[in-house]
Amino acid sequence: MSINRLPTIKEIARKLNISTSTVSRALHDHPSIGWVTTMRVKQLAEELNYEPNFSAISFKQRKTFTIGVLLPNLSEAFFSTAISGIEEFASTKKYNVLIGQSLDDPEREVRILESMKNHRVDGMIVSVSKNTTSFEHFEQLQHYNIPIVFFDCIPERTDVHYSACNLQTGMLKAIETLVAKGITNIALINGPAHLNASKQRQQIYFKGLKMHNIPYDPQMMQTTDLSKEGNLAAMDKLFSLEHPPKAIITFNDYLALDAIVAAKARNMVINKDIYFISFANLPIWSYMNERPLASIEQFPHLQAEKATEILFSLMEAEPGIEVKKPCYQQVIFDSELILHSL
Amino acid sequence: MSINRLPTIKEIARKLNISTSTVSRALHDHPSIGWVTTMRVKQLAEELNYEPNFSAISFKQRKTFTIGVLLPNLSEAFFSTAISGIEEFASTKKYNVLIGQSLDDPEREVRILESMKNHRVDGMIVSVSKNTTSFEHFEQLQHYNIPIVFFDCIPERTDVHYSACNLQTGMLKAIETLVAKGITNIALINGPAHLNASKQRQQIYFKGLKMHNIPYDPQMMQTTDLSKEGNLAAMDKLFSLEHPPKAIITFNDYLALDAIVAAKARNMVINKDIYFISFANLPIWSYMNERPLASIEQFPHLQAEKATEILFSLMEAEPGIEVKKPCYQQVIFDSELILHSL
DNA sequence: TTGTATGCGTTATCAG
DNA sequence: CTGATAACGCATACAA
Repeated sequence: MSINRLPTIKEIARKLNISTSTVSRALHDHPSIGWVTTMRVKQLAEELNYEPNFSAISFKQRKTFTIGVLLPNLSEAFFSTAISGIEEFASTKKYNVLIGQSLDDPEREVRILESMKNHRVDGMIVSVSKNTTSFEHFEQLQHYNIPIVFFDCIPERTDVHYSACNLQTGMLKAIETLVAKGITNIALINGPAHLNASKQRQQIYFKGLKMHNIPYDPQMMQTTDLSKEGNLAAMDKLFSLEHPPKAIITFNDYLALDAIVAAKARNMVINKDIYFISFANLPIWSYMNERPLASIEQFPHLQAEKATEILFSLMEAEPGIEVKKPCYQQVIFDSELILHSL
Repeated sequence: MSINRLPTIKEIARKLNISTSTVSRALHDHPSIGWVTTMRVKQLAEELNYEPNFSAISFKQRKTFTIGVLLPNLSEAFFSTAISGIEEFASTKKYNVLIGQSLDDPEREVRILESMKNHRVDGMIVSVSKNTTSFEHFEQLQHYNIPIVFFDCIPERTDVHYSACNLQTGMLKAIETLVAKGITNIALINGPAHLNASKQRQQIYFKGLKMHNIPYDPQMMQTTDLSKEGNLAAMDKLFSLEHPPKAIITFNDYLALDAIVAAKARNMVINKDIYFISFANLPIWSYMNERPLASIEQFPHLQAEKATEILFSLMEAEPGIEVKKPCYQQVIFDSELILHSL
C-alpha cells in the first residue's frame, strides 16, 4: 500500500479546525501563537508524519537551499575529494548539493550552468573546464544574483570570488630542493599552452630558473595534450636531447605516472638517474615504489571548504543591502612541497 | 547592474497582450495555437531570455526532475566513478543529480534520506552504508512512491530493485588461477564480520577451497576493521603462522596496499614469494610496480549505469497503472578476474 | 484558436 | 492571539 499525497498544513488545519496560517506559524514557533495551539499542531504534525514540502517553499521563497557544483570531472580524485568536502560543509548548513560535470567540454558547461540557473540554485561553486575560453555563461548567472565562487580552476579575471592555490610557493621550493641536490638541468613537461594552469607553471618555472641563475633552454620545456601518447612523446623529446634532464617537473600526477613508466623503459632508476616532481592529484604515492621525489600539494579539501565558506557568506548576505564597492573574496592557499620519504 | 526577477510567462503575455495560457501552450508547441502566435511568443521569449522556472514547475507537477544519489563516500574512487556515470546518464535525460554521502554513518544516512524525501526527488540510487542494519528509512520512501534502486551495497532482501555485482565468478576464478600455479595455501583477509560484503567473500572462499579439495584452516582467514593498524595486524597473524600463506585474497584494494607494504617489510618479493589478489577499487594498479597478481573487477561504472537505467524505467512507468504483482528489477553483473600483466 | 479560472503548499500582510 | 486572503509561476480543464 502506498500513499500518494504527503500531508500538508492544510490537512492539519482542517483536522484541527484552525487556519493554515496558524498551523504554519505554530510549526515555526512563532511567538504570537498560544502554547496550547502550538503543541496541538506539533503533535498532529508528528502523528501524520508531516514534512514541509520543499518544492512549495522553494517556489514561494525563491530560494532552493541548494547549491550547484560544477566540476570538470567527478571521477578524478582531486575533484571527488573536493566535492566530498563541499557536501560535508553544505550538509551542516542544511543545504543540498546538485552536481554537474563538464567533462572539460565547454558546451556541456554552458548547458549545465543553464540547467542550474533554471533550477534556481542559491549559489554555485565552479571549477572551470580546461577548454573554456569565454566567460559569458558565468556572467549570466551573476546577472541573476546567483553568486558564483570559483575554485581551483579559476578564470583570469579580478572581478570574481575564488578560492585557489598559489603554485609558486611549492614550485619554487621544488626547484630550490633540486638545486640543493646539485641538479640544474631541470625540465618542465607542461600541459596545453592555452591553459591558465600551464601558463602559471611556465612563468614560475622561468622565475625559479632565474633565481638560481640557471639559463633557460627552450628544449627543456615540452608540452603535452595530457594523453598517454602525448606524454610519452614529450619524454621522448627530452631524452633525445644531447643533455637530457636530470629532473622533470610534470604538469600533474597522471602525467608523472606515464613519465615514470617512460623513464623505466629507458632503464633509468627513479630517484637516482632521474628525479620527478609533480603536482598532486593522487593520494596514494606513498604506496608506490617508484614515485616522484616530491609533490606540490594543492589541498583540494581546503580549497573546496573555503570556497563553500565564501559562497555561504555571499548567500547569507542580505540581498537588499546593495554593496557600494563590490569586494571580491579571493583566498589563495600556498601550495606546499611534500617530500616523499623514499 | 543586476536583474532580480527572471522573466515569466506572465510578462511575455502582458507584452504581447495575450493570456498566460496561450503563452504557456505556445512554448510547448501545443497544436491548437496558431503558428503566428507561437512564433511571436517564442521570439519574445528568446529576446527576454526567458527560462521556465523550475521551482514552479516542480511544485505544480509534483515532479522535480531530480534524482538523489546516496553513497557512503564520494571521495572513494569506486563511488566517484559510479557517480560520474550516473550524472552522465541522468544529464542525457535532462535530470539533475542531488548527492549525499553517509560516510558510513547510519544516522547521516537517515538524515540525508529525509532531506531527499522533503526535496521530493523523483527517485533514488542508494549504496547502503556499511554500518546500516535497519531498513525502515528506506521503506518510508517506498511508501511515498519514491522508487529506490540499490547499487553495489544492497540490503539483504528480495523485495528491492538493485544492480549489483556477483563476486563469485571473479573470486572462484581467482582461486582457480592460484591453484593452477600450484598454490594451495591461500589466505583471506576479510573485512568486518558483520558486513554483507564480508559474509559473501567468506562463503565464496569456503566454496572455492572445497572445489579444489583444499582443507579450510581457520587461521588462514583473518579479519580487519580496515584501518591501517588492523590491516597490518592481520598480516602479522598470517605471517606468524607455522605455514604462512603463499597467496592472500584481500577484502579490497586499500587493504591490499597495506598488505603489500607489510609483505615488503618482511623482505618478501611480491608476485614471487607472495601473491595477492584483491577486489578492485583503484584504477591505477597498472602504474604500480608491486601490485596484486590480479584484481576482481566489479565494474562500478556498469553497475551505476544499470541502476540509473532501472530507476528511469521505474520513474517513467505510468504511476496510475498499479502493478498487480510488483516485480523487482534485479541485475547482477558477473565480476571478472583481471590479471595484471607483470 | 484563444481566454478565464483554478489550484499546487506555503508564507506574509493585513485585519480582527 | 488568530483568521482571511493574496501571492509565488505555471499548466490545464473548461468556456467561448
